Amino acid sequence: MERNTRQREVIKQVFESEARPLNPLEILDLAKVSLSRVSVATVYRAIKELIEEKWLTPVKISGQPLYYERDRHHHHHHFYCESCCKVFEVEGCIPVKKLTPKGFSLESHDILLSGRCPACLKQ
Amino acid sequence: MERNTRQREVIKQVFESEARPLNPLEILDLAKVSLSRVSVATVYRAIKELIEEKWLTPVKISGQPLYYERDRHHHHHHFYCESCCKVFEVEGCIPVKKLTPKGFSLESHDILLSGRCPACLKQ
DNA sequence: ATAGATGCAAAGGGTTTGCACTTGA
DNA sequence: TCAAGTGCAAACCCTTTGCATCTAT
Repeated sequence: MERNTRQREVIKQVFESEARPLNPLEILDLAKVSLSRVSVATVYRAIKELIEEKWLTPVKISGQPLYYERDRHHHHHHFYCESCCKVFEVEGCIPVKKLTPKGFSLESHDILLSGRCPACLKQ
Repeated sequence: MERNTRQREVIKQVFESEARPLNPLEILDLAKVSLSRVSVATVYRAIKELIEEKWLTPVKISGQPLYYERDRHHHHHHFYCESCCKVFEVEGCIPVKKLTPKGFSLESHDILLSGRCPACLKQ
């Protein structure tokens, strides 16, 4: 990312204003609000470069496309709303080490909570 | 699944003998050992029907294709080997409820441990 | 001016589907 | 026999890539 183009500016704005993990299609749709012409390719290319810059980091949600969020270098987990498919950050963690089976070497872990988000519960 | 075809017999055998979650490609490759002609389509169709019969259940591993395992109706989690990409069952669980943010309704959770399996550690 | 970034469309992977052929009961 | 099941190839969906064009510097 060596140039500040309107497209990348808008893609970054989208992350700042949504403040939650987004998948490529969500990014594209949100970017289109401010930008008449954006292509998927640009979104994917911007994601790739923003990850290299450590501005974004991928969020793996079981059974879903990859989501991306601001890379704030802190350990946390996620909540996936089964109703609107939005992903939210979850603070805190719990020790999972004791679950590791004998003979296996644990390097990392992910905890994904699923259910309904406040907005969907209100409906 | 109204008929017992050689293909489906072999696909079920593969799950019994491997005793771990498998993805469609793994199933196909393992089935080809016993069967000269098997197509991906058959594997996918068999998976779909075995899920309806509750003989299989999907295992969602973030950022990976769907895996499937015998549906034994018991709560457990998984270990993903970053080296060989094999998935293993992990017994036990830990309470995650307290992580749920205020206003959200928790319906389920997944814990994925990642690292190296015994076979890969030996190499 | 010019290398980097974009849009479009084509190409890749993994999964699904249509259709004529095969096969289990 | 004959409908269910299969293989093959085409179709899909999501992601990546090639290339001519555009644009930030």
